[in-house]
Amino acid sequence: MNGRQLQKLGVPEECVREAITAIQFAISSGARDSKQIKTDIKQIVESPEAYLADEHFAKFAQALIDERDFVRPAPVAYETWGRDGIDRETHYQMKLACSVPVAAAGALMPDAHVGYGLPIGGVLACENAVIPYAVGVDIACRMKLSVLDIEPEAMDSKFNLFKEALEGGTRFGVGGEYQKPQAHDVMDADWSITRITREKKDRAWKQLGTSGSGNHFVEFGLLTLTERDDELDLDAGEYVALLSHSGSRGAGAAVCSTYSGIAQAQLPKRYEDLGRLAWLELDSEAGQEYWAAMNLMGDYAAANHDVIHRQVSKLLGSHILAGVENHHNFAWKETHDGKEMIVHRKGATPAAVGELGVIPGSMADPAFVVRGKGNPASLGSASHGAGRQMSRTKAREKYSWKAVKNDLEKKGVRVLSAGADEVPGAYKDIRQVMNEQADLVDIVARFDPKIVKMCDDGSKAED
DNA sequence: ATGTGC
Repeated sequence: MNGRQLQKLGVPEECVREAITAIQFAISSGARDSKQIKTDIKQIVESPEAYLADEHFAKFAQALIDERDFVRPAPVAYETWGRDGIDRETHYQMKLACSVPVAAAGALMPDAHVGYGLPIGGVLACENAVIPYAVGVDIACRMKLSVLDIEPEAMDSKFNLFKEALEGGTRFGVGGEYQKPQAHDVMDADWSITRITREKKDRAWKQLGTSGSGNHFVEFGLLTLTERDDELDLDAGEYVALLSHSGSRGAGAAVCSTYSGIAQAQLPKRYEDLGRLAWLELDSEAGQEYWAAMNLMGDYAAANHDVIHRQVSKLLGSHILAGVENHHNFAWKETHDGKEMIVHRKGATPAAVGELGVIPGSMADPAFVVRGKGNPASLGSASHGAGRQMSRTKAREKYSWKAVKNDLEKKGVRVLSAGADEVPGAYKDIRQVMNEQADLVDIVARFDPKIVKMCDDGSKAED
């Protein structure tokens, strides 16, 4: 009897495997006749309790009872920051994420919007499980800010030098890579920990020191501290800083899709609507592999920024005085409420007590260096930016890039290249977002973008 | 956000 025939008799899809095993056992041991088995199955489906002690059908009967009595757990509650700015679809998606059976706690940051699986701006803690799409496609997408030993006035008086440093020290775009790979210790790490990292190593090496497309950028700006910060060892004042936003490029995306694919294939039938929220038990083989690969992608993305800052600051002929960096697409083992959990932050900045991070606005608006307050309700997290208020498609329709570029120049922001979908108007107001998360982070310094480089989508104004 | 396959 095949699976379809069994389902016709009322066997739920989830129990077909147990049914087949039991039937084979019962027939081969001579206890049942293959002609009568249909009647037997019907009876077991009708009253499985009567078969709990049956030599052949006990396991099948138990599976039927488990399936009949299954109740999906209620979603875990989550707190939301900046409630007014977050749409219904985002909440729907967050609730679904919080109903994953391994979910233990969650929070929604004020820049949250719909993403694959978990919303971007979503924080999700799981017990002994990791969800590749709750980390995100761009594993270890992150920020790095370096304070440089050069006078702020030089951004105007030596504009061409800054421009050439950005143009020469960066590379953008999907598939963007260097012909001659850059040197970095991260390429001495063991990339054979998983098949996918082994296969992607050479490509990753060529992509070391590159930025992707979309919202990735490398920019110079003016960093302002209103008071001295001992940890950064910077006095109050104005500094030139280099700020970059990039991640783990093609290698990270391949790790995400590989392990989310494995997780989705293992998803129990009754959870199939969870799709990209598919999880891996951390102590399973695939879970261990993902965890190792994710951490390697973390080191790789950090190295990626290192190379960018090394190249750009060298071309500029300046040195790095201080720095701040943080992942905002990653998962960590942390203890919350006395329990060890896997905390996924997808488009969310870690903000434990005293922890430094960078939260960018848009190319026309400031980024902020922040220090975490360790708010337990956000699982020690904050937003990773201002958040989109307009889709990329809508932004391209609504804004003329030429007009935006002129407007930006009036505000003192020079854009070397960017896409029309990244116009500042497509983003929420970062100052409001910072106000909404005043209980999550303190502001340490403000960074105003001055010379911006992003991926060119071809719609750039030529004049 | 990325890169491949259609």
